[in-house]
Amino acid sequence: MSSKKSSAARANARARRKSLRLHGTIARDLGVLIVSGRYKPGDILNGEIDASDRLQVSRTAYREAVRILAAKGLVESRPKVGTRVSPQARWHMLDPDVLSWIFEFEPDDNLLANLFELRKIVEPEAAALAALRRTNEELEAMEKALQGMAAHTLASEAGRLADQEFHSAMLRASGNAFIVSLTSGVGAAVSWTTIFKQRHNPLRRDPIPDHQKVYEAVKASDPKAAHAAMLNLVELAQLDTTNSRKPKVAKTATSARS
Amino acid sequence: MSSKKSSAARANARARRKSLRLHGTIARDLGVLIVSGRYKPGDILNGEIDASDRLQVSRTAYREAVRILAAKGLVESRPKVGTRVSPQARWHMLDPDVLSWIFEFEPDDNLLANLFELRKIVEPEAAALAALRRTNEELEAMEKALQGMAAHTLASEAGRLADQEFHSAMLRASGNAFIVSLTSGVGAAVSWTTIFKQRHNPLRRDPIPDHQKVYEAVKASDPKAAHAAMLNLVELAQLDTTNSRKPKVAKTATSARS
DNA sequence: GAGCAATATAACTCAGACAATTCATGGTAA
DNA sequence: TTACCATGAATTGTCTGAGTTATATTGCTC
Repeated sequence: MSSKKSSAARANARARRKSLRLHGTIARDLGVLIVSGRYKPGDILNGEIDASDRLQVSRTAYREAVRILAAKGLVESRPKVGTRVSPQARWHMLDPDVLSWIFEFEPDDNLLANLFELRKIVEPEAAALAALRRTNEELEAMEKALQGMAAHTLASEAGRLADQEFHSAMLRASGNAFIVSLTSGVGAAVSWTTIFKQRHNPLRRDPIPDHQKVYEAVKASDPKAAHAAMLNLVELAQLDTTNSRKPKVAKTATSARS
Repeated sequence: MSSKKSSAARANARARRKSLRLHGTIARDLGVLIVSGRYKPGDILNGEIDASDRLQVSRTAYREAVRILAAKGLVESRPKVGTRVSPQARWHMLDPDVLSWIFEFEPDDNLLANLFELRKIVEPEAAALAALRRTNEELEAMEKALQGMAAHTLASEAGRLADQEFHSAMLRASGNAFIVSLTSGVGAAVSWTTIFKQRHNPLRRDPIPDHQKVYEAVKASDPKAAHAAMLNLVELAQLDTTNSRKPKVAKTATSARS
């Protein structure tokens, strides 16, 4: 009876996503529910027939969504018991999708601090490695990206792309596939989810000089300087992010007990 | 006509895996083919009907396997073009499954070095954080695990479990969910895939003293000592791994051209 | 009370059809 | 010639409904 309505609802639901397939949107929705705590570790999701009924989708689509979540460590499903939300320790917290789901809903302050803590550990070391191993080709890519950042401002899409490319080239220069995977995924997820938050905060320092320092240290094959410059860059990013998140609660000291 | 035979083949194929489902074994097999280079980035996998035909499985099972691989960044599929192997930069190299697939077949020497490079960056810092933030409860867990390692040797299953528990408790004490996810996944995947390699190498140093040092530094809330002790531990692990990998080709210089 | 067999329940797998997406081709107009 | 637009074809995406398999629970036996 409601076939027309449900069909329209499905089309609508898909339209508001970028270009994800149906199973992708379901995985994303369930993933957000899990990482946001709406479903808690140990909880058992509804059965396949039940869940696919409610979502008005076929069991196929729902199952493929569950496979995606299982591949990211968020759930585990077994016959006779069902699909259970895994303990947080098993989640692949650094998976780019999981990361974006975490920071999409309520970027928990503590988690945000933890993430920057990790970045401050890894990225400076990556810069130091890049200073030791960079090739001329990667150096040129960094320089070109730097010019791109200068030409277009960071407020434009092209400018942000140049920024991404700068960091990407730097990571490539580190010559470590695992560091590349880790940092690029983290950086992309964080920047993606923080763009819209910073729209309302047009007050931004000029990022060029800080990037320039990293570039010059890498060019000079000076790992210590590269380490310091990169650490500074990450700390500035953290400042920008936290400032944009709580612009006025800074003075209320009582709220910072925890 | 070959229904009986194919059925037996399927049962056999499933039996040699641990407890993975059909889609899990397919994902694993395809994943190994990809990370080992048999399928190269840019390559397009056979169509779903074709591939599921060859593997003697339904399209459903094959598709769920592809979803798993896509969730780990190994492939990307679009209508009309097919399922294409993603460039290595998009792979989720730190996903525990991807990691185990990488080191299952031919643990490329360079990659192995890269992985230990990352561990030497992160794990000592994690130990330092643990020294600052550990609770008494986590301290007790570490101590109990240490006793377990002493009671059973590392050659036994119980001993290895105690070792895992020691590192797990240490990571929990670091209080950083991202570091926990990163390091536990890496450590588990590496130890899992290197166990059988070290079976033939019974020559193992006593690991207790080195672990003891980490424990005492964390107990004393001494981050610098914890950092040093943990770095030492990782370096020893690297030594053990590389030694067990090439125990006798060291002298035959000609075989190391490549 | 401990161990073992039957059972029920969930995920798992299969088969076949239809729909949606997107690249490629060719035709048309500027 | 070039740019643009409809058309077609190939592939993944989605749906339906059925049967199979694994496993926690229950109940029985010893």
